[in-house]
Amino acid sequence: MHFGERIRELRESQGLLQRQLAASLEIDTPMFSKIERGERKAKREQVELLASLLHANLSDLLRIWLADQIIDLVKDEPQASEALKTALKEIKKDEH
Amino acid sequence: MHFGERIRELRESQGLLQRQLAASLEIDTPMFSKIERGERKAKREQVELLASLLHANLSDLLRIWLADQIIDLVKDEPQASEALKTALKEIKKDEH
DNA sequence: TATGACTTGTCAAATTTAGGACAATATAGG
DNA sequence: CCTATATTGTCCTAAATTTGACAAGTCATA
Repeated sequence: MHFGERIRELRESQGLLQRQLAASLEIDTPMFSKIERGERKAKREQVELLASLLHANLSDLLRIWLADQIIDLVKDEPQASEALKTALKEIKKDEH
Repeated sequence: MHFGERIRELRESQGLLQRQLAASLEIDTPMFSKIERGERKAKREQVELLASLLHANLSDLLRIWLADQIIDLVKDEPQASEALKTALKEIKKDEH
């Protein structure tokens, strides 16, 4: 489940058009279409706006959105999984 | 264990000076110092060079180096851990 | 075939950031 | 002290990335 897919689900389940949400985000429909298809990344502030417009849980959307960024960062690396595990351990260490 | 720390360990265990490695990487010592202290990120090609110069395992260095990038990406996000887990699941899915 | 919804491709502007140079400062050994 | 090593701080700019606008396309359906 990528961020864009989730947005599309929410949008369609609420009978909204890309054009309407695009207007709320002050971008054009092609751009919105690209965000839904994962061709472009949404900005953090757009995630916040979308959560609000779609009555969705912000933390949850942010988690998916951030995961997309991470995947984008490591996607071409053979060590991707291992690096993620390493990073996770470090993060957890810091949380204590 | 951050990338820079690991480099420093390797460098000192081999009795090398920052100045020497910096010259091999064609950067100045302040820059090298910053990389060791994690104030600057090394480039991928520098990681490769360092692995070679320090007779270290490249995959292992890349893993640590990539983990640093990931941490840098998520460090300010409350959802960091959860996003990492989500990303990890996605990556593993792709690997099948 | 006309319309509305969405997609695709390309371009340029704008912003960010990486990466490095350099000067000044600290620190430790001889 | 001197000297060599390493650190710190500031500035610069080349390059990469991001972001958005637009034109033109597809597709479904009335």
